[in-house]
Amino acid sequence: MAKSSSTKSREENGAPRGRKGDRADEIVTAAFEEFTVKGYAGTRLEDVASRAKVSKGLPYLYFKTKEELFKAVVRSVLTPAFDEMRELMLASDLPSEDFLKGPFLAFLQDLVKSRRMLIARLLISEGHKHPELTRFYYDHVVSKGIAALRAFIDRGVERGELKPTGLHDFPQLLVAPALMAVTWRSCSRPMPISTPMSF
Amino acid sequence: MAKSSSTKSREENGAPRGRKGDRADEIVTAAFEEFTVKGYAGTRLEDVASRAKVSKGLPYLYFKTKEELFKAVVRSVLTPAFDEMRELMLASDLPSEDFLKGPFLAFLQDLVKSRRMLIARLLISEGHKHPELTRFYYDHVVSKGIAALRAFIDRGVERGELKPTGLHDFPQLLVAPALMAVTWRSCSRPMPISTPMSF
Amino acid sequence: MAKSSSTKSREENGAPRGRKGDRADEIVTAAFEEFTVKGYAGTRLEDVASRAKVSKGLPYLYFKTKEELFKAVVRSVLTPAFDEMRELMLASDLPSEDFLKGPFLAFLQDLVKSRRMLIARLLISEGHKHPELTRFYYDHVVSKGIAALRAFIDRGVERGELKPTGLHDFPQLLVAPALMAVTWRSCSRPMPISTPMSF
Amino acid sequence: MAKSSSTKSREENGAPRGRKGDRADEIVTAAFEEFTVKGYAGTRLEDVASRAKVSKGLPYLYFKTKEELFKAVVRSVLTPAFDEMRELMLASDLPSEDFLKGPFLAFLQDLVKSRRMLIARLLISEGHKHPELTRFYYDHVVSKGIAALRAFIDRGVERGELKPTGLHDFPQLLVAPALMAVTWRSCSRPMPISTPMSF
DNA sequence: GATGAATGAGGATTCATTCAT
DNA sequence: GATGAATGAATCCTCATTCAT
Repeated sequence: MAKSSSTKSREENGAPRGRKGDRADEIVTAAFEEFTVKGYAGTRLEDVASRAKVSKGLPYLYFKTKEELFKAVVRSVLTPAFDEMRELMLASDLPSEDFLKGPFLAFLQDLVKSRRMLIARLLISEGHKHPELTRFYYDHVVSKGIAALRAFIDRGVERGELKPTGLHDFPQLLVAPALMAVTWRSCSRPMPISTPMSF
Repeated sequence: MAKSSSTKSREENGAPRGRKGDRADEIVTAAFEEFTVKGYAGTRLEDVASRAKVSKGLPYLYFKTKEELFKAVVRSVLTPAFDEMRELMLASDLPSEDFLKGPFLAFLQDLVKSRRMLIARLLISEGHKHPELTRFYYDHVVSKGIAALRAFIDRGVERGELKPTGLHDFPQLLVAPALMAVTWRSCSRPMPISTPMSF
Repeated sequence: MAKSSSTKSREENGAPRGRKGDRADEIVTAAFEEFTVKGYAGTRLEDVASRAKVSKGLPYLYFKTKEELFKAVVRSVLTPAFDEMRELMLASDLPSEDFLKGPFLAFLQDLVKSRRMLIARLLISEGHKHPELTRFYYDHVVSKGIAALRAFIDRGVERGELKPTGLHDFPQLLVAPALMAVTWRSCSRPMPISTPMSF
Repeated sequence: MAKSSSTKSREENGAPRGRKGDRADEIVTAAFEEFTVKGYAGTRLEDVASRAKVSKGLPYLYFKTKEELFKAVVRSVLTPAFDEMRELMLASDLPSEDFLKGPFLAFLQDLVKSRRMLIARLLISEGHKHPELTRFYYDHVVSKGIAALRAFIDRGVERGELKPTGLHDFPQLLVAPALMAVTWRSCSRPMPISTPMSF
C-alpha cells in the first residue's frame, strides 16, 4: 500500500506530490493502518493525523471527509492488488496446476502475509455502509479479477489440465483460502495458508 | 438467541407478553439485528430499544453496557449454532460423503439462509475489540465444533470413505464455503452456496 | 437519629408505625448514611432502599421525592440534637466554667463522636439548594439553640463567672470547635476535639 | 485563580482576547463560580462553558474530565491563598498580637470577603470524593500553611508575647473564625468576621 | 401496602469538521 | 499551504420517578 501511488494513481486522488514525500500518501498509509486496526467508526482522524505526523487539520485539505479518506484507502490497496493478480495470470504459461501450486500460491501467501489483505476485513465490516464504493469496486476491479480467474480456469479446462467443475461458476473459491486465512486470523487464531488445491 | 427464552415464556408464537417479561430476549434479538446491519459502533442503543419496543433505558437494566449486550448477542447465536452442528455430526451414521452432501450441506445452507451466520461478520469486524469474548468463544465453543469436524473426518478416513488430506489439520475448511458465502454476500454480491464438494 | 421518631415526630412525616419496625425510620436512617457519605446528588434512592432492606419503590410511599426524604433526614437529626442541647443548658446549675468544661464539653464530644454531626456537612454542602429547609431550620431550630447559648452566656456574665465578650453576639463560637472538628475531619485529617475554652 | 494567567496574557483589565487564549483560565474561573454555587454534581459542564462564553466541548480540550477541571479549580484557588498567607507570616516583624490584630486579621477578612474562601465549602462537601486531591493538598499546601502558623505561634511564645496554649497543637484554630464565617454564611446566615482574638 | 420492571429526561464525553491565524 | 483551537451534534449511560401486578 505504501507505494500505491508510485505507479500511476497520482491525480485520481487529488494529491499533490511535493518532493518531500507525498503528504496525501502518508495520510492514506496512516489511515490504512488505523482503519484496519480500529475499524471505520473506531478510527479518529486525529490519530490518523498524528500517525502521519501532520496536523489535525491537514487530512481535510486532501480529503473532504472521513468517508473520502476511507475510500481513498480502499482504492489504494484494492486496485494494485487486483492489478497485480491479473498481470500474474497473464504473465505465465505454466501448466495450470503448476501455476496454481507455484506462482499463484506464492502470490496468495504473500498477500496473506502482507497487511494488505486486511482490507478484506474492512470491506466485510464496513462495505455495506459505503454501497457506491462497494459497487464501484465490485464492478470495476473485483469483477475483472474474477474474470481473469475464470479465464484462467477455462483455459486450463480447454487444455485438459483441469477438470470442469463448479469452479467456473465461482472462481472466487480459488482465493477463498486466502480470505479464510485472513478472516480466521482476525478471529484471533492463525491458520496456515495451504494450497488452494484439492479443488 | 433462537431458544433463549426456553425457560418459562411464550414459544415461537406471539403469545401474550409475560409479566416478568423475557424482555432481555427481545432486546437481544433487536440488538442482533441492529448490530449485524450497522456494526458495533454504528448501533445506537436507543435504536435497539425502539426496535425492541422498549424504552431507551431498559436495555441497561439487563445489560450493564453496550459491550455486555454485544457479548450477549454473540453468545445467544454462537452457542446454539455450534451445539446444533455437533449434535448433527454425532446423530448420523451415513457414509461420510452421503452425510456431507446430504444433511451437512443442508445444515450449512440453512445456516447461510438464516440470518444467524451474520454473526460471522460481526466477529470478523468487531472481534478484535473484544478479545476476551473472542478467546472465550474460540476456546469453549468454536474449538469444540472444530473437534467434532475433525472427529468426523478421521472416522471417514478410517472407514476408507475419505482420502486422508490436509483437511484433518484444517477442518474448518468444511465450513469455509458457508463463511465465504456470507462474507461475499456482505460485500453486496450474492453467491450461491454450493456443495462443499470436491472435498 | 435512629430513634428520632420514638419521641413525638410520628405523624409529621406521615410515617405509619407498624409493629415490625417503622419502615419510614429505617429508610430515613439508611438515607442519612448514604447522604452523609455520598452527598445529596451522589445518593441513589435505590441504594438507600437496599441499605434499608426494602424494595426500590418503597421510599416513594413515604416520601414523595428525594428532596422530601432529604428534609426528613435533616429533620430527624437536627431537631433532637438541638432539643438535647437546650435541655442540657437548662438542666444544670453548675458554675458557668464548670458547666462548659464538664457536661457541655462532654456533650460536644459525644456529638462529634456520634455520626450525627455529619449532618453539618450536609447542610454546608447542600443547604443552599434547599433554601426553605435551611431557613425553616434556622428559624425554628437553630435560632433557639443559639438563644439558649446566649442566655447561658448572659447568665454567666451576670453572675460574674464569665467576662463580657463578643461571645454574646456570636454564641455559635461555643460550638465552633465541634464544627471545626467535623469539617476538618471531613477533609481527611482527624483533629482532636479539645475544650471549647480559652474562650 | 486570581493570578493564574500571570504568564503572558492580559492583566486584570478586559484586554483583548489573546490568540492562544488563556481560555483555560477563563474556564477555570467559570467553573469555580459554578462549582461553588451548585456543588460538584450539580454543575453541568455545559453551564461552565456558557459562563466562560465558549462552546460545550472546549472545556474537554483543556481538562480531560469534569473531575480534572474540579481539581484545577481547587488548585488555582488554594495554592495562591496559602502562598499568600505564608508570605504574610514571614514578611512582618510586628509584635505577635499587633500582627494578629492587624495584618493577619485583615488578611482573613479579605479572604472571607473574597469568594475564594468558598473553596472551603467545596472541599468540605466534595473532598471525600477526591481523596488523592484532598491528600495532595493537605500534604503539599495545607500542612505548609499550618507549619507557618505554628512557627509564628512558637516565635510569639518564645518572645513572651503569647501564652503557651493548645494553639501550638492546633494552629488551624487561628483561621477557624474565617472558616466558621464561611460555613455559617453558607447556611444562609451572614456572620460578621470578628477578631480571631480572645485567643 | 410492597415490589421491581419500565420509563425518559438529563448530563458527561467524543470527535468529525471548520476556520482564524 | 499548515496548524491546532474551537465548535456542536451525537451517543452512552444514570437515576428519579411511575405503575402494573
